[in-house]
Formats: sequence, structure tokens, C-alpha cells
Amino acid sequence: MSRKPSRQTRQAWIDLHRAHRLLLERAESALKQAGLPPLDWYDVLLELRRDGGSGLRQYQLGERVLLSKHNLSRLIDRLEQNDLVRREACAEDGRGNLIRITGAGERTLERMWPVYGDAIESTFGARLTRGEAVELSRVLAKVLDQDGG
Amino acid sequence: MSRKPSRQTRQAWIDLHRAHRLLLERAESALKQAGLPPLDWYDVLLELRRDGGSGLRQYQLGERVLLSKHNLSRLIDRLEQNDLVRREACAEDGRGNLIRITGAGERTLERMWPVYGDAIESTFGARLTRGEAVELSRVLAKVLDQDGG
DNA sequence: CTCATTTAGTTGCAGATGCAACTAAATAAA
DNA sequence: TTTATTTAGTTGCATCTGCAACTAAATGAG
Repeated sequence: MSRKPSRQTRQAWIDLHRAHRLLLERAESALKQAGLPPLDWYDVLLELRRDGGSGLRQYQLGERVLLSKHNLSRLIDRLEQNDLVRREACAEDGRGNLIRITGAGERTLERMWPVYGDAIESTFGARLTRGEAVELSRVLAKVLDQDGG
Repeated sequence: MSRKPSRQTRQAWIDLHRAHRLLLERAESALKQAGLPPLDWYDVLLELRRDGGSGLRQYQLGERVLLSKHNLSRLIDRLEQNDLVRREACAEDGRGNLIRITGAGERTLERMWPVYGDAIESTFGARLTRGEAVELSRVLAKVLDQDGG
């Protein structure tokens, strides 16, 4: 199947990837400038907190954060080294870990959000109308609905 | 300035980055499966061919491809090692070099496009209407219009 | 129960990235 | 002309990513 992409499709494709790169660069550099950890850390910590204190299995975390398991494994190493996260043995499954966020982890999250949120708003949110943001999500959802969705 | 991002903004932000990641993964894996080089190579080769045979300075290439100069320098190393590109001394500027695509480079480009184009169309283009693609570009342009242009 | 298969997670290695320091040529200032 | 500053590009180092190979526990078949 699958004919050749139209000119409009190609343009949108390029714009999508350029926007991603630009926005990410800005957000990362804002965090770095504030002496804060990179975005991946934020994503993981956020998912952990969102889950309450009950802890998440590593593979669950991986699904939510879209990180492959080897990378996640090492990211958690780094987080653990910085005391933002704790690995605990899992009762039901002897192979697995339960990852739990620490107090320091929650505080890090809280120090990161203002900087991250500002970056999102100034580079992205403030440039779109409410309706455009919604429309963007709607259109992207059509793309995201392919098994990774 | 810069208030906190709205819920809609946050959602669109997440969707944008997820879409980027999903699409890129698909395209890269399609290329890899076909035994072809990664996307970065395509981008560079494409810009070089687009320019005709006249050759591009490294910094010009960097601007178009959105790659930092050190990374570009090493990417060109790899391309040169595979004979897809040639570095030539630059007449007007003794520090610089002129990057020129080789015949093998052009052939690589031609072998990559069917695979890449198919990936774009099947994971992206086919899921949007023509109008949605245009709307996507229009909205993203508002984001891209910040000095990174 | 025993053995094969699947699943969770880790590790080694190669390739890629960001950062800072570097070389060398070009430009501007004295 | 001499010296200082900027610009083009490269390199070393630390970090990060992907892939494949690995360990170990869980599940399923005989």
C-alpha cells in the first residue's frame, strides 16, 4: 500500500519534527540553566508521584514514559544514585522491582515544574490559542492511535 | 511573564512529543530493516543534492539541518568514510571546507526515499486529511517562528 | 515434578550527543 | 605591522542511547 506522501504531508512532517526539536532544546536549556536535572527525570518522577506512594513496576513506568527497558533501567540507576527514587524488592514477582519516589524526589519535581512550565508556556502555550492547542491534540491523536497510542 | 500552561497546552505539548517519538521510531526502524542508513544521513544528503553540485559550507549545512557543529562534523566524518560525501578545501576561506555529495551519495538518497516516504505516508500522511496536514503546519509555524525560524 | 519458554530487569559494547577546550584562519583594532 | 577578537571546524571527555547477550524468576507443557 501507501502511496507517496503529498507535499502537504511532507511539510507537516518536517514542521512536526522541527517544532519538537526546538521546543525540547528550549526546555532542556531552561532546566540546565536553572541547575536542574533533564526532562526525562521529570517525566519519570511525575509518573511515580501520580501513582501515589504505592510504587510502580519498572515495565509499567516504561510504558508510560515511552522509554525502552534498558534505558529506563539506567535512568533509574541515576535517579537512585541521587536519592530521588528507591528500588524495592517486589513481593508478588521475585524478578521485579517496585520503584518508589522519595521525599527528595518530590521536592525535585516541585523545583522543576516552575521552570519547565514556564518554558512550555513561553515557547509553546503563549503562541497558540486555546482552540489551536485543542486542534493540535485532536489531529495528533489520529497519528498516535497506532498501537503505541 | 509567562503564566502557567493551561491543561490544553500541556496536553498538546505531550501529544507533540509523543507523536514525534513514535513517528521517528517507525521511520528509523523501517530504514534499518531495509538495511539503510539512519535519517540524519538522509537529511544531510538531501540538502546537499538540493543545492546542486556546487557544494555547501559546513555551517550552512548545519543551519538547514538543525545540527550543532560538532555533531555535524562527526556526521560528515561518517558520511565521508562511506564515500557518500567529499570534503574539499574552500578557496575563499582557508578554514572552511566545501561539502559535496558523491554519486554514491545520490544513489543512497534514491534508495532511501521509497522506504522513508512509505513510512511517512503510512504512519502519518494516510492518517490525516489534506486539510489537517495544512492546519498542522499552520499551527506549528506559529511555534517555529521564534528565532530558530 | 521436570524441562522448555516467556518475562523482568541488568550489563557490555558500539555508536551518538553535548560540552568545553582546542587549532587555525579571518577580521578588526591599535 | 602587530595584536586582539571573532569565526569555522575538530577533538577529548563524559554521558546517553540502542542492541544484543545475559541472569533469574515465572509460567506452561509433558
